[in-house]
Parts: sequence; structure tokens; C-alpha cells
Amino acid sequence: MTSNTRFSMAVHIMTTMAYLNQKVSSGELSKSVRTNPVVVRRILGDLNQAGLIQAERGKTGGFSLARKANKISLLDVYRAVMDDGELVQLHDNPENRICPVSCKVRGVLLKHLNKAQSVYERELEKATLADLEKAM
Amino acid sequence: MTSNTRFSMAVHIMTTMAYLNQKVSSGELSKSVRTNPVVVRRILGDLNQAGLIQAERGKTGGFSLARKANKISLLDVYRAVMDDGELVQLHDNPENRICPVSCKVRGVLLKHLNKAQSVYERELEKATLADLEKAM
DNA sequence: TCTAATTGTAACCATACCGGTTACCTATCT
DNA sequence: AGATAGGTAACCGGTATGGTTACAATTAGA
Repeated sequence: MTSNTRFSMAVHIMTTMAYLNQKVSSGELSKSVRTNPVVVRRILGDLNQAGLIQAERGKTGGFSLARKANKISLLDVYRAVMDDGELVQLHDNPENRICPVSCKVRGVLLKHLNKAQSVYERELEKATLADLEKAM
Repeated sequence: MTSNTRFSMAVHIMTTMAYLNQKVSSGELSKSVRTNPVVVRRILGDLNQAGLIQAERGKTGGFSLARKANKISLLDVYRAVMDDGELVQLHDNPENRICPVSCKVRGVLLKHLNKAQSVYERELEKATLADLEKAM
């Protein structure tokens, strides 16, 4: 394991919600994703905190989208679910002060990575749950 | 751990090689990265297989860039070092055949992820080791 | 020919993280 | 009160990662 497929599952969950277009329980969603309801609820918790869904407790409880599907982008979902949204990590070994490269590389590399991530995110922003739902 | 910082280390290593502009041993490189020489050699192995560097064995052995620094992009390094170059993984739970979303989401999502990754990589392609080396 | 320095690998380890699972509390409707 | 749902904490097994040790293979040079 270790690959972090939460974003993929979150999109699956959200698309299912957009598709059904009514209140859904974590149990039902877990059947579509084919995993444990607790796993689904954990992800739904993040989506809820991000304000992308509404959660109702108690009997007859369940989850529904907080906005129309065409107003929720893949980037919204990505940000809600990925704690550290960095696609690529820097190594964090201590600097070797007598080596200029050791002191400066990461800063310079980070700028390029940030730019790349920015265009990546702008791409995710273009697609909405409505786009996905239409393709189902 | 578990974050996969090999790309960052590889860029560090390659930039150091561009900066010094002469044959370097894994021992020297490891001092700049501040890690174990074996870790450096493992990464150098990938870079070598990708044809980005040349390795010489034996006493007086060491590593040098296979091309000029302005002909090696960050994407070259990324591809050399990341086995599975996918920035984001799909979950691989089995499909629920009676649910259209379960059957189709991943395919549709994958298209968007591929497009996003494509622009990400095009961005990495723009920067070369020469650009990084100049900033040291 | 012998020695020293270096690359190339295999093996092993501790750590961290992930998704799955169980268990239980809380909230809410009937 | 009972049933059904969300919310969360705790724990587990599997696995990837970077670090480390050890050692074989290669090569230059005394």
C-alpha cells in the first residue's frame, strides 16, 4: 500500500453523490467504492470540513453536495482531501554549509516545482463534478 | 519517511555535478546531500541507466554528466528516477458492476489526471540543470 | 603484483504511512 | 425506547522509504 488513493476515492464518492442527486449514507457509498464505510466516512469528514458536502446525523442521516455539481471542481476535492497538497516532496537532509549547491538547490528547485504544481492545479480546476457525472 | 524524496535528491546531485563540472565520486556527492553514499549511488544508478550521466569504475572512478547541463531538463531527471511517474494514484478496489459510477469514474478521472500531469511535465521540461546551476 | 579507492549490489533494519477493521459514543427520526 | 445513521479512536497488516553494513568487481598506480 502507501500510495495514497484518497483523492481517487473522494472523486468517486463525490461523483456518486452527484449522480444519485439525493441524500446518501456512507454505507451505500461504500458499496460503490467497495471499501469499508469507515474509510468512506473519514474522507467524507474532510470533504465536510472543506464545506463541499453537508452531513446529517441520526436516523435518516446521510450526505449531500453543498453546492451544485458544476460548482465543485476536481481541485476543490483535491485540496479538501490531501493534507499536504505537495505533489513532489523535497528531501530535508541538513545543509552542508561549505557547499553552495547544498545551501541553495532546494530553494531554487522549489520555485520550479511550485510553478509546475500551479499549472497542474489550474488543470484540475477546469473539470467539475458535473463534467464527470455527465460521462457516467 | 515514505515521502519519496528521490527526485529532489537526484536534482541536488545533478546540480552539484553541473556546478563542479568535473568527475565526482559518490562520497563527495553524499557530503553535499548529507546522506549515505549508497543512497547516492542508488540514485546515480537510475540516472546512469537513463543515460544522463557517465560512470567510471575503479580507483579514480566517479561520475560526470553525459550531456551539457543545458541539455538536461528537470523532466529528464524526474523520469529517470521515478519508477512509476504517476503523480496521483487511482484506487484499485474492484468495480461494483451494478453501479455505473463505480464502473466508469476511474476511466474518466484518469483522462483529467493525465492531462494535468502532462502540463506538469511540460513545465518541468522548461527548466534545465544549467538554469539551476546559474542560481548557485 | 599488491594496495587503495571506487562503483555496483544485495541484504537487512527502523520508521512511517496507508487502507481496512472493530468498537463504541452521539445524534436523530419514528 | 429502539433503530439507524454519522463521528472517532484504536489497532492491525502490508509495504515503501531511506539509511546502513557488507562485500564483490573494477581500475589506477606504487
